[in-house]
Amino acid sequence: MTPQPPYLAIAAEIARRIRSGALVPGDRVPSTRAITREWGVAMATATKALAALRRQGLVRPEPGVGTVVAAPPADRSAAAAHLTRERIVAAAIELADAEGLGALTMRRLATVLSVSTTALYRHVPGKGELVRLMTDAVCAELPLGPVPADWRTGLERGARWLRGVYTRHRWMAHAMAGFMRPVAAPHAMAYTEWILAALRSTPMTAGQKLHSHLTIFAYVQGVGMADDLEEQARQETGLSGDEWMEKNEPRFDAIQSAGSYPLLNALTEEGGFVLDLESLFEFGLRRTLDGIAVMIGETSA
Amino acid sequence: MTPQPPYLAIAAEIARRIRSGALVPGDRVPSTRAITREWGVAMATATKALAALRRQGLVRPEPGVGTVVAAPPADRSAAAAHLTRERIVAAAIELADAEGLGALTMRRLATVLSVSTTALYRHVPGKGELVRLMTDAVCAELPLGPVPADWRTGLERGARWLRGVYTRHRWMAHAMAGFMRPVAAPHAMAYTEWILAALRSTPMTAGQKLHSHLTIFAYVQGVGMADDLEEQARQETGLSGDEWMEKNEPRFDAIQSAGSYPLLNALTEEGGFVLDLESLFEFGLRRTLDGIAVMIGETSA
DNA sequence: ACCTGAACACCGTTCAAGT
DNA sequence: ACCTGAACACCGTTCAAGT
Repeated sequence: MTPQPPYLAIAAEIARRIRSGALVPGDRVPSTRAITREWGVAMATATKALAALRRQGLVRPEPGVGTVVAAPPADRSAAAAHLTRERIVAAAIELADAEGLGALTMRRLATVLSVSTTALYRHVPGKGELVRLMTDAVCAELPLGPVPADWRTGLERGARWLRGVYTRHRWMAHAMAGFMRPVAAPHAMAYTEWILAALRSTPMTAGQKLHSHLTIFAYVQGVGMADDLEEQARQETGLSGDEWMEKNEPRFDAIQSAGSYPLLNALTEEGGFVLDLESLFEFGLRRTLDGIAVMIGETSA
Repeated sequence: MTPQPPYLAIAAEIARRIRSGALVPGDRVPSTRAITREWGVAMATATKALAALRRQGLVRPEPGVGTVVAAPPADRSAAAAHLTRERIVAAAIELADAEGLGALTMRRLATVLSVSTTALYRHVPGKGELVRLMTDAVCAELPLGPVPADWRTGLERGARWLRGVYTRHRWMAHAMAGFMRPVAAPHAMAYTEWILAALRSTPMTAGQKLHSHLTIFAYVQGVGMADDLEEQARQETGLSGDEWMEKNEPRFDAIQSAGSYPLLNALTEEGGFVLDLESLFEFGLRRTLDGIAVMIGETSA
């Protein structure tokens, strides 16, 4: 896919000027204000374009001057000398955090690390395995803490921990989608072990414990994926959720008048009702825990 | 990514023989037995290789003879003549059903339709929009039926309907991940409207109704994505879940002995415990509905 | 031993040229 | 008017050649 959001098109054009030598290191690139004039875009889009260039290491902010063309990266062999699996994984996480899993390509990652694309394959067998390594590294970031005595506190804290991981690294929901079965990722498996420990003192069967864990896991997964996609859309269009709704309003109006969805209309038109994924998360978690409590009540009765 | 599962490598080699003219229309391609001998693979892999070629239209089964090279496709201009958006969407759904969303490329889709890749862009603005059209078409396949009077029956039937859609078209969970906000897909929105109608007679607030709907939606989403990835893995490796576990056992053993996950080990080693996503789905649905029932009890008290 | 350049077999999308 | 071929700017991965 090459959808070419406006901010990327602008960044690409400025990058071309740098590569062509029209702009040399130290030169000022167009300011955000200059970009809004030259391309006729909003300030937010201009800011995004410069941010993208900064992430690529092509420009840097020079205090008191503006954004200038950065010096070419340190020579490659020096960078390659201390290339390690850890450095690769850390850079990949940073890239995915900033621009999503879709922007993580072996080629871009190599550029960020000032290394040839092929050098990565000396430390990592391929992209699939790289994502697995990233996933596990992220699961190791924040400790789960001691296992609470109460099962409900345990499930709740575990779910919030996972949700926290996903808000810090939105791509994680996509990366973990296949983790319902055990995978070769020690820290991700430690999470499952922690949850099972939290359920130790309940009268549930082994199957019920695993199902309870996976029910919550699937739910957090679903919320996380929606979150990731929304953040992506925000980044790519440079629009907030509200602005996006406003822009697509005619489209929705056409559908609504054609199909007539009175209840859905009432919900959105009543106004004031904005879907907040964090509230949704809390709502669904509470319902699920209540449902498990009902089951435990039945089981022990 | 070009992981090249064995069955695809074999299919590619046979396809090359056809293209090179070594095999002409009507010739028999290697039988499954011949493939197992020539490449030293299992019967399942050989079958998959021939199935892949059949899907590509390169070979066809000739009763009483075996699998033979198919005649080259009908001439393109004839096919292009009655190219419509509906035909494109239907072919895309078939392709995604058979090999997953990852195998759906504009180029392959064009080949299947005996049309140039660029002809597709006359009927569909791009791949993103194509997937949206596929999603909506699939939502229209099976009617939801009348809205039940009882809220719980409604939510349950709605969830099972969605789960049914996902089991018939596993890629749908991925395609719908962004559908928590209203999207320009009339039939997908009709589902939300149906759920809201089912909750009409409950004492819930508008927010609680939407949250209840989305809690179940997120959950079905999470289960569906796991399902899709597992099916994908099965297809690509040509192994069943059990065979896969067996193959990766040394890897797990290493992790388990290193990190020690006693509870997880007990669960898998006890044996007999096989995770079935359909049982999981039923379990989690019941818990969530119970939790919502608790809330309704509280609300109306 | 370790890294690189060039190559292979792909992508989605655009656009001038054909019928 | 409608479709195609060639091109552009990408992918992941491999492998012979370099240092």
